[in-house]
Amino acid sequence: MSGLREKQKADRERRILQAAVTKFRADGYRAVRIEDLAEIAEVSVGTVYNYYQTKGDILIACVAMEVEEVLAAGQTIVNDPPRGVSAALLTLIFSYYDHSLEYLSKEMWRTAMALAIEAPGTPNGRRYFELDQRLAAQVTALVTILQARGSVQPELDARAIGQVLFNNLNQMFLEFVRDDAMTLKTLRDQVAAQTRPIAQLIAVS
Amino acid sequence: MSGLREKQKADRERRILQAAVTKFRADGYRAVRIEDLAEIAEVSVGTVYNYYQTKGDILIACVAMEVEEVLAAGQTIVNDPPRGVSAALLTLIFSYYDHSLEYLSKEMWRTAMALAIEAPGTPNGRRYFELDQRLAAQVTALVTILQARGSVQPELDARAIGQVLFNNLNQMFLEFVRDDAMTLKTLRDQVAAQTRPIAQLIAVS
DNA sequence: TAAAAAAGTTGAAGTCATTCATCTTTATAG
DNA sequence: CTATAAAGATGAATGACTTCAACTTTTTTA
Repeated sequence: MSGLREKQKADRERRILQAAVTKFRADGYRAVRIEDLAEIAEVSVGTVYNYYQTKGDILIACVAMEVEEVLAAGQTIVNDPPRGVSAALLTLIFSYYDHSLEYLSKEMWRTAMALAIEAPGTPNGRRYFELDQRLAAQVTALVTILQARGSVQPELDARAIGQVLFNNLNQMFLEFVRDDAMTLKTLRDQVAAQTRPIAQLIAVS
Repeated sequence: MSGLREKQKADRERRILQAAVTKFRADGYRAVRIEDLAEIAEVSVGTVYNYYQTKGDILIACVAMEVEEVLAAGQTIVNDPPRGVSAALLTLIFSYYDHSLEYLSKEMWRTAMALAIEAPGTPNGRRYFELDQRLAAQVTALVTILQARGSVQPELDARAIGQVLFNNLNQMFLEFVRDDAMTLKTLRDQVAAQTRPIAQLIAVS
């Protein structure tokens, strides 16, 4: 019976992650000590470190779950985007934004972003970066589809435009999570004001 | 004689900052302990904390010096930009990039960026953010000038375009400092590839 | 100039992430 | 079933940032 150990391991990892998602949101990432998570998950401090390399690692795991959902939701939009370049782009972008705070607080987001920047060589950093790239690829895919559909000028470099649009939405999201007072509506309005002119410029006249 | 204390204070602050710039670059931000800086600056650990709120604060002060120089250099370009929308934008952007590693290492940049994101409410974070905004404003100013000059379509929202361009160059710079292997040339090439299409789209045909 | 007040310095103590040698549990072999 | 090996859990110890109560130096007052 070699399944017992595996099952226990999976169970412990799940308990630690569950404790983290709940406690990080409730008390804030910084205020939560590894010891707290260990206690909730009913393991020792050392065991937490057997499953996650650092405290930041645990956070990235939380964020990754959320981003996977965002990517899935985005894919359905890319598969059948609304008519109109502006509408298509903004529908995708807003779907990202609207999902973003479902399980994560602003503090969790900005801490995760900071970690990914600060320690790019760690598994943490690489994983977050990879998720970013998949989001950027999704925006690019949308531009490509709009191009194939004849809505976007054919001679444009879809990859370059996709990157610029993603970089903009990402940076604006960063501003959003950086400011606790900023509402989702403000974020949407600002990004719309920035994205629409670009959309009009790349659209087939 | 009330000047002695002031002079001593200014001197101590200067010594601490000087120690930081040198040591952070030489040994890496993380590897440097406050105790090391205190020793070099010939003060105690506690005194370091009388001048700077946190270790990150010291780093932001280093970065701020550099960004002030970058802004000054950028201003001369905005005052008399080259002919051509692409050329003008890329000259400004490249001047930012080319100055960036003069006094700061990539590790210092990414740590500073991470700090500014993580702790937006601190003097640190606000100061970095303000510098970011001034850079963005400079890009916007350039777009406005190109518009006044008749090189850029007059009906476009210069602020929105400026923001998008800045957000893109900023995000790409982040990718640059995140990857120790990435060269300045690669950064320039990639940003050029992204900025040129936008430049052509906004230019008066 | 001498005493009192103000300002600033100091470094030991506190806190928390992280590590590692030891111990416990599970799996395997005889 | 027992003994051996492997895997994993444990928590005390470590190291670095940060704080703070006591101490020094400088300034002001008389």
